[in-house]
Amino acid sequence: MKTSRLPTAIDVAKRAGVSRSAVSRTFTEGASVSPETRAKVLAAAEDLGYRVNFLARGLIRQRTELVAMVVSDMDHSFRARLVDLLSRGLVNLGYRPVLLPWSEGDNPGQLIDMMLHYAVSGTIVTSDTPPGDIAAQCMQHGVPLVLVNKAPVDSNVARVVEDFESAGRLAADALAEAGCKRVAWAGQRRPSFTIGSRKAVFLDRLLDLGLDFVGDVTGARQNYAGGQEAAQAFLEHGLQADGVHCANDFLALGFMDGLRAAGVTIPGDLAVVGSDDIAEASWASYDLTTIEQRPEDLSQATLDALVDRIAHPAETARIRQVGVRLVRRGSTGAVRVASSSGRSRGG
Amino acid sequence: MKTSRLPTAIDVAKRAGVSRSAVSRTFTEGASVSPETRAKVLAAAEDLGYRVNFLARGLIRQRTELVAMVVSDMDHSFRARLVDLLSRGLVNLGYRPVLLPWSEGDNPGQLIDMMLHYAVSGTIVTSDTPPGDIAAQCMQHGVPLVLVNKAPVDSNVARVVEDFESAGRLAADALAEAGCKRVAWAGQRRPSFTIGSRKAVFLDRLLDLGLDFVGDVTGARQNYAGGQEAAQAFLEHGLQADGVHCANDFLALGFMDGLRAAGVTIPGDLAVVGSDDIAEASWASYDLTTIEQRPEDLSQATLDALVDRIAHPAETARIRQVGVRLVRRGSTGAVRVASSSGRSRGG
DNA sequence: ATTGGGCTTGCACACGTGTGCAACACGCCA
DNA sequence: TGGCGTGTTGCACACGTGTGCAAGCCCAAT
Repeated sequence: MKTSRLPTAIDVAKRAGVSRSAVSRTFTEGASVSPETRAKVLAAAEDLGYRVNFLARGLIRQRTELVAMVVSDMDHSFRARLVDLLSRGLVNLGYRPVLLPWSEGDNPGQLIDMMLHYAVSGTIVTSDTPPGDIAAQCMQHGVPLVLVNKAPVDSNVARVVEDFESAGRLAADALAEAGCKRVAWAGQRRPSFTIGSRKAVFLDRLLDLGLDFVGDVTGARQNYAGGQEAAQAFLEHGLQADGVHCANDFLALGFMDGLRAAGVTIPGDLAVVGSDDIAEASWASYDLTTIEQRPEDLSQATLDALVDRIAHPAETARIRQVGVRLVRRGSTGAVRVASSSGRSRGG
Repeated sequence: MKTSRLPTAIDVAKRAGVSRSAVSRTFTEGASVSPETRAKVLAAAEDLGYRVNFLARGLIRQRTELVAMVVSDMDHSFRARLVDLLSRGLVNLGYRPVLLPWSEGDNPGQLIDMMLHYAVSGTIVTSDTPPGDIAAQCMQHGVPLVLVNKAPVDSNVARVVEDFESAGRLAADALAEAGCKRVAWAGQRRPSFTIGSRKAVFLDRLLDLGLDFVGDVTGARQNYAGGQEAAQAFLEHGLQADGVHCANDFLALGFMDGLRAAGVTIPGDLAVVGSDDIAEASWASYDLTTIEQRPEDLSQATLDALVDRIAHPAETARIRQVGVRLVRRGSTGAVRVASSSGRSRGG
């Protein structure tokens, strides 16, 4: 039972007693074959274990069912979950996701190279920083593209973005509701597009609500370590704040741990509001109030956008907004609910 | 600047004033081309923006540079990190990882279908449960396969496994070192291969060390919620244990939170040892002693195995073992070190 | 009985590349 | 000068499929 060449359409045709065209048409969506021929072909194919060679098909059609998925920071659990959902969704649609990890400093050329090498059906970009002029390149070569949570580009490109207006507003409201008067913001020194937009709305809303903004505290990156750095800065600057909005949940958790190590109690001394609602935010040790961004919704909107883009490449691209929701938990003094029925996400 | 057909080798040949074969050979590793011809071809290719069509190449060579990556439970941060490292490594080797999410109950047929549809160079399986008879199928069709942390199969298949002997031993040693006398095990009802093996060694080692084993406490899955369920079971059974080894870190964290909510102090009343050393284990609120399994090592061993398998498909497959290490932290009463220089992983 | 239309079928070309084979050029040695 | 070996080149076939085109079939309507 060693490796022998795979059966081709010719083998199937021979066995079924029909022409090769009939085989091809049987496996082609919407082609014209009589039910009898179709049945004969399917039976023969089943017998031989025939599978269409997608390379040959792709060569002819100038398109494969591969989709490029450009991703960075996959060790962020929100991103990992999004990649998981996107890949599941793509497979269900009949596409095959090719995972292209990308970090700032990598060569963006290899991304467009891959897309053209394999004639992908489309591309999804979820990386934190946009890889070079990928939008222009995709447009030039007719590769449908969807950007997730990225800044606008001049090209005609489909985008999916968080409803950052609601996010910023809800964060400010949550702190106001917790009775805060003097508020700070914690995040990364160079905020990404989404977080920058959200912050701007947040600051505006603070004004509207009559709360004082006392300043930023930052870390190098928006992760747990960055949160600890921000906590350090918070303590060193002696910031007189009674509420903090953190750029994302990971950073918020590091921030909380950093403050607690110095004896600060949450929400006693300080209310904290995060963003994303990752699984860890609901853990009993943190019980973090946060702005939920459902990765399921983000994923679905992205898939919708991609399918739409593939079907109608010529039309002008839409922007899809994905809703957010405030999740009240202990870090703003909300009443704790029994947490044993917590989320099942997160390992 | 609308989408026009990509330049082919013929276009390049015409422009360079050589034959199409010369173009093909220029882009083929180890083919015979004179330096002058090569230079002319490369210049012309650069001018036209020529890229080899990998579909046509794959059709001829019966092989593409795609590698199937079968993954489940990507929302487990250890798995996500592994996928990240593997995909980076594959891309650096010139391969392109196709992400195939797989859950128990999915149709395993679609996996082997994909591999044959696209003539992949190889397959890596990292899913929790092995998808059907994928090993036999890959072997039959000559697809190089590497299994990561999976049970042996009868086919001749390369495997990468954690050094579970050391892992089980180190966990027992750590509890003994913490002064424990009566020890329990917390995990999932149906442990996976690695965890089952590790547990067996762990129990043996307890005997050798003269410690009492007082029983299992379990949750439905090995995640945070599963850990909380295990904690509930622990409390309800009134287990008189002073040390617990948890199947993995996520479960350990849920277990700790579940016990703490009931007033149990760690490590005062109970020492806890996890497994994996995910980023969250080092967080100040948990400070979990654990058995580190470096995803970098696991990834590298897997890539080595795959490359080896592709180069020498006929030889009998090796089993590669990846070392583990005990990381002493607060949950077993180790002295805390300043944690501000913590790991930068995890978002 | 004839005509027309709709569905099915087979032929043959096209997709873009790798590579065996023979031909050829060139330099070296006898 | 002739022969030989080494390195390069072009021709032509092969990889496995999709699909336009024309021919064929069957049935209903006139």
